[in-house]
Amino acid sequence: MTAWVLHVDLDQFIAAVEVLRRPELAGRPVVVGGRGDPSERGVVSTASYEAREHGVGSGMPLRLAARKCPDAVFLPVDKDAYDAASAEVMDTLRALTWGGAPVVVEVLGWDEAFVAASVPDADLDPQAFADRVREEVLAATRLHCSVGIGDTKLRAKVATDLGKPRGTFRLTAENWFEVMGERPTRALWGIGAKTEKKLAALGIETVRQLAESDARVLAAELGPTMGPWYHRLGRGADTSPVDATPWTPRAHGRETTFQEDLVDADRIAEEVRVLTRRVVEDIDREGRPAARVGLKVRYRPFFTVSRSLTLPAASNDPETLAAAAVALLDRLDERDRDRPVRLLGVRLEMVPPDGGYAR
DNA sequence: TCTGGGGTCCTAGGACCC
DNA sequence: TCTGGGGTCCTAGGACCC
Repeated sequence: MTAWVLHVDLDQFIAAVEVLRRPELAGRPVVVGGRGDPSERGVVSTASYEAREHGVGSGMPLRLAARKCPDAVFLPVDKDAYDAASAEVMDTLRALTWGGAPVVVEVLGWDEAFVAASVPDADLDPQAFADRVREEVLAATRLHCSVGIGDTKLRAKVATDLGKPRGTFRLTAENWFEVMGERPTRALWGIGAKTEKKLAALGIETVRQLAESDARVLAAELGPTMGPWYHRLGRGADTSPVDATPWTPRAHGRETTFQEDLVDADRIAEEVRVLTRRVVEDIDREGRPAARVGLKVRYRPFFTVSRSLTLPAASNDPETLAAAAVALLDRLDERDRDRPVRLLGVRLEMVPPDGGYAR
């Protein structure tokens, strides 16, 4: 008996939400990112399929996107709108039943979730249910999604990409190697550009090679936890259950990229205080004080340093926390002190909900 | 072309304690 | 005089994901 897992992923979610409330944009290239001004520093959050045809993709600088697709409509990121649309989608999923019982829904982000049956599924038809999921989400939210069907969460997640857009795909132990075996390791969930390169240096280029590699070598080269985990990824193996437990944030942070680099020390300290106060508002909503304070400073693209400290006592006092964050500026290396600052970030790690913060 | 902003988890090395 | 070995905590940084 297979325990089926479905992975639901909205198609071009952010762009689709924007088009829904501005129907005149349907069929046009739409790019959502930053403040919606392609002359500013910022990157693309999501591009509509029409914009993707011009080579515009997520993570691309807005300025480059504007060059590639001058006719695109540029819109600012509107977090509240996506929060609301996401809640509608997740409510729709939670209202589904399968095999006569409510489903289990594990939310992964704004636009994706795992869904599983809560009853033994010997006779359940995952394809029919996946079709129903797509219909119900579309009917309730007017948003299209793709659904991956798997016998593990990992396989379901990877399958979704193969079903996009507006489709479904099934990956199980049976067809895993047939479908994935010759694909690059990068196609796996959890292997990015860096790890792909490290694996290639070990002679491991494909999913099949990863699956057939020596787990002890991976452990030695990539770490005692990550090595064996990559080995399991190669086989699509994953025993973790779909878990509906609401997510509890560990930390909150705010960062800002300045349109013009900052050079004045007083101004930098003031921006750190402003960011800290905003994060304090976020952790106040969680109702837990901060245990650690982190500061991130980017001087130029991809030259970033960080400093952090554990507070002598947990605190949610804005002035205490702002002072701690500003004090971290003094711990920066001497040679970095006068560099123009491009980005500042402040992060507050919260005391765990069970209060297990001993110090 | 020139790289956001929100997060999570892992690792390595040092400090410190017994 | 020189220094084991286990354990925990802290810090900085890396990698990844959406």
